[in-house]
Amino acid sequence: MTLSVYNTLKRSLETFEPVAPGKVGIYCCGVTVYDYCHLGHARSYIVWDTVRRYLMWQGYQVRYVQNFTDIDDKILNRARQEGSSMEEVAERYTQSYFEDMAQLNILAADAYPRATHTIDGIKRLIYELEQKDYAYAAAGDVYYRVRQFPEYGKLSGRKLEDMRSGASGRVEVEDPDSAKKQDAFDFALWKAAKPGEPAWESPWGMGRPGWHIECSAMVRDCLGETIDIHAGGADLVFPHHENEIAQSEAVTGKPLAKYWMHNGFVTVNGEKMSKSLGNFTTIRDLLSSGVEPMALRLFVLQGQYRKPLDFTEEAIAGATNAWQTLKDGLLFGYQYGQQLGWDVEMLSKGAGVQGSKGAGGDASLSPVAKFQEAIDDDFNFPNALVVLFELAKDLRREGNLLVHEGKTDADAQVLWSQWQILMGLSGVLGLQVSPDEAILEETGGLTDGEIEALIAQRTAARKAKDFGESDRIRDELKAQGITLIDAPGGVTRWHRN
RNA sequence: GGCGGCAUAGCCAAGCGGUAAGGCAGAGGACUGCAAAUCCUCCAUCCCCCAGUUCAAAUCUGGGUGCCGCCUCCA
Repeated sequence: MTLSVYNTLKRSLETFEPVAPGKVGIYCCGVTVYDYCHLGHARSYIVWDTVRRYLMWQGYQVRYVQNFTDIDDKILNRARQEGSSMEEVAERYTQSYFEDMAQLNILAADAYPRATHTIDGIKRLIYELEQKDYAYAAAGDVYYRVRQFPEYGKLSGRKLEDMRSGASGRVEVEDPDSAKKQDAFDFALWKAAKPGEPAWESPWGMGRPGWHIECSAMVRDCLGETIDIHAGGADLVFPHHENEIAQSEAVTGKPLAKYWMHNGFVTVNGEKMSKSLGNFTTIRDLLSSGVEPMALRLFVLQGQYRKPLDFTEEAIAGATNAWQTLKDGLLFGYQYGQQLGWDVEMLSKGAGVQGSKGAGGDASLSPVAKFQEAIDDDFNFPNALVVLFELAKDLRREGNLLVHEGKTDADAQVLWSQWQILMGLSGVLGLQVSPDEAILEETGGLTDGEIEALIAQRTAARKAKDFGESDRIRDELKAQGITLIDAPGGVTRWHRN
């Protein structure tokens, strides 16, 4: 089986073949650290984290780099508003980023370059662009000469002429730098220092980098001249990624990235969620409202990564319930393994799922093969989830039979291997459950004996048709987190919730 | 104005020419004193509309309609 990915650059599906066999370099455009992350960020980083996990599972040696933009007007504005410094603001939201992502079970990147730590690389790049006539200095600023790069527009599929007319129905914003630019399309590589703002020395005077140049510099520093996958939100296609290409490729003469991948937006009631529209929900707000992190992760993965994902109360509630189903399957082994006679060795062996090409010799596809087939098709996570649900529902059913009937006819060995596959595949998607959740909560100090005694009382009451007393005892136990199951034959089973 | 994307049940969503996956919600049945839980079963004659190609189309072509995004900071 081969992995095919949608390449924005080619506007089509391509077979994935890394530049160097067995190794994959991924650069993912990170956040500008001036506020808490919202659901749009959550989607983006969940998607790319899952892409990364899948590639790792497939045996690739993956190097994943994601930047922090920590010098920017928005950060400066924020600092000014609250009377602190750019560093302080950036540090705070960088930390909050790490906290939020950890909640969502997103793996740490191999490197987290920051703009302010990449000044040398940035200056070197600008210098080279200037040497090659792709850049020019103007009153302390340095601009990229867009018309010097004939391929400009190849990523976003637009032509300069088409953009010229532009802005119908949109307010023509006065560009304060237009006087310095030789052409309206030129963009800033370096900005002259303004009073009171952080600035670095450079051949063009004190100043700071423009936005796009940092990524070009970081990619070169951390991953080399041509990387395998450059990822980010769809809104970055133009101008950000287009400009990165113009900068990097003008200098190196080589493709900046082999595959350009972009995730679709999160919308709210059909409208794009964004900071500028103010209709965003932060990750921490959502999670503190009681939504489980993995339910959010599942919600994201249930949508094809390139399509819009509409966030609604109903949708997140559905995902929460769906996660409960998956969780029941994932907890199966922890809850019933002992009862099924799984021995310690079986449990500790774990990880029964390797990146195999489907061990099942059957004519029908094995779950693992089916899972791979789905994801190999441009990371079709929604289809891959089908496999997980089928396994989880099956296990949940067996678990329920064990609780309600005290036994199951299924083969313990088979259940074990199903559970292993579910655990393994679920882990590939980063959907993980803590075994702690399987540890049943202590129930208000009631011992098993006390519970049995109450049940005996209730059974007597029921026999005497004293249903008032019978229901009272049931409610009392329920309040303690104990559910009664009246099975046929007058037998009452119970379990702690 | 330019460029691009999407339209499948109440909701999310797969499908890539061969007769509609999966999840959520819902319905019925079994069980029960009543519940809860559980188990079993059901749940799109049809894929925005209209033409066309084809033995065969949700899937291809043409034309509509609607929604969305990018062209300004933005995941």
